[in-house]
Amino acid sequence: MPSTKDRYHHGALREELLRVALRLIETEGLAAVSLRRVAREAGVSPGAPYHHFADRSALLAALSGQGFEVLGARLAAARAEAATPLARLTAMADAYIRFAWDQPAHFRLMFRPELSQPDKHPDAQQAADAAYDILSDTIAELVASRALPAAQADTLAVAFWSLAHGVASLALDGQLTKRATQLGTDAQTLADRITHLFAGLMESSAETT
Amino acid sequence: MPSTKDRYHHGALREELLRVALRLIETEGLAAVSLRRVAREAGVSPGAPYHHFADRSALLAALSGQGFEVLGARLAAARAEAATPLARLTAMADAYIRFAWDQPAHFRLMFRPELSQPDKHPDAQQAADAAYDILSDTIAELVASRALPAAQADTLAVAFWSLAHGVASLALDGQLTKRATQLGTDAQTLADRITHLFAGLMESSAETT
DNA sequence: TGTACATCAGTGAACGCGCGTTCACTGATGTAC
DNA sequence: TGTACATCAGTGAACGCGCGTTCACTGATGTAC
Repeated sequence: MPSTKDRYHHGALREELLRVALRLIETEGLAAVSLRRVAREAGVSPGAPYHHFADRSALLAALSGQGFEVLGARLAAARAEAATPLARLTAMADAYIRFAWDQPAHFRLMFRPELSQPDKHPDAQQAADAAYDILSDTIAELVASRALPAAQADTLAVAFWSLAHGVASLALDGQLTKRATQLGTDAQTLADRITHLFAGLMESSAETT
Repeated sequence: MPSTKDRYHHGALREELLRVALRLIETEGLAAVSLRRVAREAGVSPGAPYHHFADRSALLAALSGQGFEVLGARLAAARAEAATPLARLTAMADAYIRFAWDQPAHFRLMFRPELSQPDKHPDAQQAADAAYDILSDTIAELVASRALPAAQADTLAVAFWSLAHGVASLALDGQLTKRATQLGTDAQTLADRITHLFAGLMESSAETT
């Protein structure tokens, strides 16, 4: 039994609620995340979260924004480590897929705008835009460096994003593991092969141009 | 006011419920689909659906299975119309994306297994597997025809599926439209460019092999 | 250093709501003779 | 063709539940003097 002292003034309830919500998404799915449930798991009364979040969507938006920040950081890091514009794109696709793998709860939430109502929460929206901007910048670079025909570069960048997003989504659905097993390998390896196969195709295409 | 005669023995309530649920997903999102709501929209009492579906997940599973059947048919048709193994893959990717576009409600539901609980509903599961088999067959063909190096063919097929799935998902999220607008085009055109760009890369790669 | 007071961040009871599901019922339909 | 009866597919009331949110409250903390 926690003492009265322990119960009052948690100190970092906001962060604790976010952590609990994230864990709930991972273990029981998005449907399990109600404000009451999160409060209960955090050992706090049903009204307590309202001192930190205006309503349910505000908590989810905060979580989603957090996810976009982490994704943005990962993309930026991947980009910084790669040498050529083309390698940057590949590294970012890998980072994107790895992010979905490492933070499945964040990833799922980030692409469910109806839950986090981005129009009501500009901060989350902004974090998302920032993450996309990293991709856009890399595209611009690609075009500028003439690593590929300008006409194709834009399309290619969106295509690469789509590919990464598709691999990540199928992975979270368990489909990638299913297919990998059929091919006698594992999801991680299959994902790697996919991005590198496309990177290879692009490079050989660039060489012939 | 409907007469007693009209109210009793709807005749095709099962199909009507499925139609209503689909419409609800499209207009108000998956969260709006409760059995009570669907019954209400169909002009029927809350208990009526239970004469046709064991529970909520059974209705959603039926809808999901229906979606996979339509998708399977579309993929098969696309495959049948294309001449070469490689062209078949491209045509199927296009068909996949177009399906997501035309039947957004089905598509969204199909990739939310937690809602339709496929383990409880083998019929839906089977429809999904059948759709995937069409893809698998095309891969096998690709390998057999030596249109591409065997080692790459499997990976390539999953990659193409991922690409199509990614494009479709981003399109339904509104992201594709957003990016297309930035590029001064529309989502449909951008999607086409993406699949054809990759098809082109593959072909040129195959030629050099 | 001590005290008065404002503010912050909790409590816990209460509200109304829509939900999934059950159940006894009944009207409509189909079938056997 | 008519009638008795079984079955099918509805009704509508009821259940218990967890939810989001509000509110008057109070304990804990920080600050001014």
